[in-house]
Amino acid sequence: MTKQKNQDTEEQILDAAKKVFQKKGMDGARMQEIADKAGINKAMLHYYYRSKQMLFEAVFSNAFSLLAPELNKVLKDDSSIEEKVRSFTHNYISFIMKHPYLPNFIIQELNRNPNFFETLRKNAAFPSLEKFENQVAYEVEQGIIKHIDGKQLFIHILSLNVFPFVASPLIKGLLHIEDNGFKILMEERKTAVAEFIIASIKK
Amino acid sequence: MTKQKNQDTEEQILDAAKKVFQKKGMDGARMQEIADKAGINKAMLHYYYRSKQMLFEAVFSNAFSLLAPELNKVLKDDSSIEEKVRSFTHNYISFIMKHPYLPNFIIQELNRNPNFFETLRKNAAFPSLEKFENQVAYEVEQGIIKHIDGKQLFIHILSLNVFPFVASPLIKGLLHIEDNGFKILMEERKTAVAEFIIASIKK
DNA sequence: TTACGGTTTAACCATCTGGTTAATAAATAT
DNA sequence: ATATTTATTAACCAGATGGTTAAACCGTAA
Repeated sequence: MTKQKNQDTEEQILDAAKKVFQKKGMDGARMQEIADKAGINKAMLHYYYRSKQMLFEAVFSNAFSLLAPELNKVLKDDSSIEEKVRSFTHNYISFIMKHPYLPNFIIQELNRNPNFFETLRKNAAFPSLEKFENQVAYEVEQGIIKHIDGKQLFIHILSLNVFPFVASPLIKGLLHIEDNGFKILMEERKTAVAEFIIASIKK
Repeated sequence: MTKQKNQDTEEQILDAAKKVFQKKGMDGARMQEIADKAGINKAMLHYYYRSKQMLFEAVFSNAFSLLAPELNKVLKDDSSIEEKVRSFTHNYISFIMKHPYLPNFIIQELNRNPNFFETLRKNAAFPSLEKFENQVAYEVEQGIIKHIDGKQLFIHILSLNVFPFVASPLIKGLLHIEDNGFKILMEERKTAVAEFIIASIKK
């Protein structure tokens, strides 16, 4: 379809592979479908990426390096916990609304093959929780926020922001809403989630 | 392996199918693997369940009817919102720790084929949010809890309770913990999540 | 123009996989 | 005991799928 000229073929393949892998996962994806979507011959996939596994890993690493910086923003900058919760919630939900398949893709494939994490750890900018945990402990000590474990707070934040997108068909089904209703709810959550968290932890 | 005698063959198949489907999903599961795990001939799978699709649906409906009652407890009984949050959080996390593959299985397969929900709606005891939303509105009005939308509160509760299990490899990886550390965290969450929610909404 | 390298394609291959079948074994009924 | 129905198996099949290959294509340097 979108057939351009020559050596960006490699990129066209990656683009098509992203779409197919992120929607269908490793097991559900078909090399032929990727080739068709890229508008090239299937042999090209192997010419540039050797195997399905390696093409998949290229897509996966790429996806993770897209998400990691979003996480690092919360974990590494110098703003207060409250500010971090607000900015992360807003930015992250905005980000995911643009890439709705990403979180589910990563979670699913990490479930399929948990030791993918080793591959990722080597990858640049792997998120570290240390600073965040220290900061939580500090603000607790200073009486800025209520007593809470940094790890648990981190899980809370991640859950509230990510889960609705991972489970969107379930949410839509249980709440009897369509794509548009879902979008509105998520739009609300950009601030509602932060307010909810802060109301709970602020002294 | 566990080879008993005669007509519970059908159940042996379902047991094996549960294990394989819930761990690997529809696309990743293999009929041969299910047969091997049940210790019977592959043709038996088709003899009792016709096709992979129908065997899968049997497993899927079964899984959902295991989870639905847990949800209905929160949605339908007459206790206060606060009590509901406490009991649901405790019961649900306990329940999932016994069936760790369930939530991810359901979410994943609902993503693969969103109109599975239609099949489920017909199924008994499909959870309805109506009562819960009314109760939230009522308690808000009575000044028992702060102003909050019932739908959003429901998403909060579900997210905080379910997400860690769906994303366990991600959580383990980011927090640098192993199975045991994870288990401890989840044990804590049986009360910590409820406290967190209540601290946020209680007036 | 020709020779050469990388690029692209159609055809092909081996294997895997869901599903079927024909024959056999085991119950059950007569 | 014998007929009949039900359960089980080994062997097989067709189509899908990841991957390979040999030949053609195409830009470019000599």
